[in-house]
Amino acid sequence: MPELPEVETIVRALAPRLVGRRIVAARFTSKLVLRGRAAPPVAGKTIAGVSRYGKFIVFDLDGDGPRLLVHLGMTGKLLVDAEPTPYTRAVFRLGKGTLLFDDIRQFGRIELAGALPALGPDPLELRAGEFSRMLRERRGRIKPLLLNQRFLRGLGNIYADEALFRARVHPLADASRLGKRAPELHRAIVAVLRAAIEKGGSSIANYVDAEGRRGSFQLLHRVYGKAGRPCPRCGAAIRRIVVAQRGTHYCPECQRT
DNA sequence: CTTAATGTTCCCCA
DNA sequence: TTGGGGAACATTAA
Repeated sequence: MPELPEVETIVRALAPRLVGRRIVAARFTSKLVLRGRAAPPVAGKTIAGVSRYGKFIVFDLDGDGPRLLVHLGMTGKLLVDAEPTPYTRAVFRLGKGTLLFDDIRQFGRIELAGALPALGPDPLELRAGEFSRMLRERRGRIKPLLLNQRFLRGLGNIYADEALFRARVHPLADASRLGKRAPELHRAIVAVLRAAIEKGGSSIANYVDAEGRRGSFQLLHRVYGKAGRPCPRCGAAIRRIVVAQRGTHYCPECQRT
């Protein structure tokens, strides 16, 4: 469910409701969320901050200790003051209210970490020149690279396709040979992410924010999920191929390798 | 029954 | 060492 805009939307909803609140007790109702690790001892800690790191939601806890990292995987949700469901995998009882982690497919995970994982820069904090330089020293195709979190943190399948369309770059184009389209791709990435955040993210099937609200950016998708429909720019049929095992949508006329 | 789904990781091969 | 391809993980919906 969650790429950068969705996670950002969730964090913005969580922060004002959780910062300063104490975790009275934590219960993990599926071992899969913990990925084989012990349950993080967070009871008694106060939430000092909530932020986003790529697609991770980061909870700063009081003291200087490790932080709680939540990755939503494909269908994870963090919900404030919601009723448990059959897919509730963790429950944080707070001084006032509760925080639930729901996850149908259970690709999500929760862990206590002393350090953040080593990921690439956040696209919203990156300058075009730096992005172009990063591309030049890479081999391979652009789409898998945009999905690689160690290259850039936060982009996922929807926004990679949408940004490539806006920059007129074919998903199989050589990353190192975009030339002047490299800064254009950077601009497209930033524009699409900002627009999506403004709309509260894209709700395709599962995504809702911490208060259960759906986003509306899916209404503005130009190629993602539009196979066979006319390109909004030139009218050619949008094509769907598989790249890096992900459905990849693009206009065969507008987007060049 | 088959396919695809907003993600990541691991393994094998070149 | 890097990148590509495929499988795996777990579950639902079309």
